Amino acid sequence: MCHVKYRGKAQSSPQQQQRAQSSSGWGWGVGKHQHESIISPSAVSKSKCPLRSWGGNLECWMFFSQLYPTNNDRPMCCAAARGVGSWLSRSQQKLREEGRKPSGHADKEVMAATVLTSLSTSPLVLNPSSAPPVPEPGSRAWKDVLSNSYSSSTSGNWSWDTSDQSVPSTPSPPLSNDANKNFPLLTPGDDVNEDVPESTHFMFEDPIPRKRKNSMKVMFKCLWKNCEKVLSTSSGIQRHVRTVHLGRNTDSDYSDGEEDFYYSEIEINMDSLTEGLSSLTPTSPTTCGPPPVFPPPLTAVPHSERINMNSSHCPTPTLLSQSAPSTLCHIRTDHAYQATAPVRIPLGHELAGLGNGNGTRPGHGTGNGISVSWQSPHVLFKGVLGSVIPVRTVSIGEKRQPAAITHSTVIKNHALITPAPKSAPGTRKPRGEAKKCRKVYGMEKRDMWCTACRWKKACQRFTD
DNA sequence: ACTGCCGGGCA
DNA sequence: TGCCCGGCAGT
Repeated sequence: MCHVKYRGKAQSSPQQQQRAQSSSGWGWGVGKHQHESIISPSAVSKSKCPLRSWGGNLECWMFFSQLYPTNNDRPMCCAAARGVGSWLSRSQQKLREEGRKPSGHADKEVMAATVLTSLSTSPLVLNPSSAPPVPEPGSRAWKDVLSNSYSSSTSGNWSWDTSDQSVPSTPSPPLSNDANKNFPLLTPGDDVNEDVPESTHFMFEDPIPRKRKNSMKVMFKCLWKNCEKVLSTSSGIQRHVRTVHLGRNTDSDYSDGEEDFYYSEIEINMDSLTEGLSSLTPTSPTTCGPPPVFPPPLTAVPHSERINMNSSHCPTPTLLSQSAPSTLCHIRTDHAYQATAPVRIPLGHELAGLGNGNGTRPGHGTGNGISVSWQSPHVLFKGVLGSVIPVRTVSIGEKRQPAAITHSTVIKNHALITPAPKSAPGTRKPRGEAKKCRKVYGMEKRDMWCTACRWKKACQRFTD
């Protein structure tokens, strides 16, 4: 199962971080002391682990250098963690059902679950809007969760180095006295389905139906590639996935929950639909372009993702609908590891990347640095298309969804997001590469320039 | 800072 | 129309 391995002190220099990120495996860390954890690809049931969406071979990187320095950073991690936690919780349950106590690798798996689910259940994520910055306790409590739970139960491979005081404190969620309730631990033997705070219940079970306005219609959309089946019930969509895509027996009630990854819950604002968004149909539920393509099994999308049709969640719907034909807008996702855009973490906030699964540095590339943002009811996502800060870039799912962010998309985003130049763009002639009179003759021989050059016009002698 | 050149003013 | 130059944008 999951081999959680401490691989030594983390890389403090960018070069070291770079080297580390270019290796395989996945890991996480705190502050300057990053710890790597490796999930053995061969040992993990790929068909169950949501991490497969990061590359199928589970070679993905998570570096949480400063845990959740900002609200904006958290959902990525949390979402991923939540997916893992859900999966691991199932694994636990299966172990119990089989009458076995998790131990050894399984124990480490549970530890991983604790780490990840703790991430995912942070109160800030659950309710970031009510989270004024309070120094320190967030990460500390997080570490406490870990140390209290597993510092003594692991075989020395695992540790949290909390001694490093150089890690700057960052805004953290307010933790009430019962903060631990918001950090449900997956400890061996616990029944993950019992006494789970309601706020975290949705992690492990089907989403609790939330109070919605009457105008919000919840539908369930199949995310299997080229399948846009939309059904009104989760059971229906599960049955659809199970029978149509997973090839399982219709009559069998057996379900291991894998169907969850292949559909998403979408909210359709009936008011908006009737007020002029009639072009939006349940089969194309986002206003941001075509639905994301999730080629299974590499791209498993847990069901708790919700694509929100309510345009009020998108601050600039027109712009985003044109510029981000993916899941950038209107998607309220609890499993953002399927997000399509690299996310630039604000400077000073060392949440480094979730790797792209092939061992390359996440986000290394175009340097366009186009900032985008999208909002969910839980959190405002901010990111960058064409990341520019490799170490501080989260590049999630880009390998899995290469079509989501295309070059043309980036161009379009750039044109749409960046302020329009004062003069009309495109009218200006591209700068020629040929040497001009000024270069050839120099200022001293200005009289030898062509007339145009002398007049500061486009050179007529050395044209391109 | 340097370079190319657009847009506009002036005679 | 010829000449010149401010200023923008790319390198």
